[in-house]
Amino acid sequence: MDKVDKVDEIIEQWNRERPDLDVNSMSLIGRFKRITQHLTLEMAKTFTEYGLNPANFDVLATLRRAGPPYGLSPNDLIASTMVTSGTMTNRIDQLIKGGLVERTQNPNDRRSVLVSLTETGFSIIDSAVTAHVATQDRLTSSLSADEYKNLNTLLKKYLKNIEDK
Amino acid sequence: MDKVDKVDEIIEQWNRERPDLDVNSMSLIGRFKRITQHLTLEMAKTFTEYGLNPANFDVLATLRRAGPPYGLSPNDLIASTMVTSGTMTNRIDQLIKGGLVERTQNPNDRRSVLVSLTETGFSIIDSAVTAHVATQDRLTSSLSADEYKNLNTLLKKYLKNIEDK
DNA sequence: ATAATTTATCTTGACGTCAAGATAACATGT
DNA sequence: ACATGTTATCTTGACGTCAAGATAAATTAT
Repeated sequence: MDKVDKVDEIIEQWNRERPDLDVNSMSLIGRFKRITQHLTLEMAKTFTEYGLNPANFDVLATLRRAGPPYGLSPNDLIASTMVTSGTMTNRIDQLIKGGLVERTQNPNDRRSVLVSLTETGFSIIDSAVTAHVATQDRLTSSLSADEYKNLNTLLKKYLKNIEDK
Repeated sequence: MDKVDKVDEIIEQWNRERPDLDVNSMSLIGRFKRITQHLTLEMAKTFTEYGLNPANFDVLATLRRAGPPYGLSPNDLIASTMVTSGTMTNRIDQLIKGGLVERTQNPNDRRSVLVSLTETGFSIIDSAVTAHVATQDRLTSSLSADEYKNLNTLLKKYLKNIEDK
């Protein structure tokens, strides 16, 4: 049998303590959780080097990859980043304090707002993304080309199952 | 070509805006992040039904599966749950307030403490885990048996790579 | 014995997040 | 026109988390 990882240990404990339960699904989901936790922690270190955190990197990157003129409404940003409106307002406020984005009013619909990268914001996110990609390469380098491809195919299918619902 | 998901869209944007970068790794990591985000959100709903949240479910479950006498030190709990000591102290305080665990002193080493399930804590976590497993089954039911097996094997290898470092 | 180091836990302060609701502008039906 | 509903954003308050450091007990070295 394969050598166990932390998740296998947890499964064994449940099988011993709650033999009535079939905790098989826990192995898959537990591994998702732990892997993502490790990845997130490691990527955060790169963000810190550029004075950013996962939250505001997320917003800046979304604006940057949207292309010229590097501006989106809070609602667009909410849809892309899976956070609530209160969280997004806070993120935008913080970024404005740092001079990385600015708010402008939409003259056609005064309810809506345009959040755009400043020149500083643009230059910081451009450097940070370059470093971020290098970190991500490192974090996936333990997988062979085949493993990577197979894993990615399965993840894509699973994600589509979830998001298409 | 396969139909795109949210992550593919993001990759396409980066390829258009930063053709100098090879953002391939982002697809894998991006899918990890989004899948986990969805799973976490959905599982949290089950916890709420039992008056719990992911944080204190985590602690109670760790104590429960440890087996009799359902007690561990804060340090043990920290090692299992990947949080800092401050976070664990706070979690324990909250659970004590709710009457779900209790703190007792270790007579042999007065620095150390034993955190144990109360009877209420035991009975709540036992019900909650049963429901939690049902939720996890539902969240993985879109995968065929083969897909599940292949995915789990790849995840296990990847997690071991990460955690063995 | 005594000092220095290590270990286990807790405290503090700042921050990111969410849920719920407030505010204000636009859209629709009568 | 006017009332009603909807949309876009922001506000508030509570909470979970972390980093850094404080406290106190045990261990090791001298």
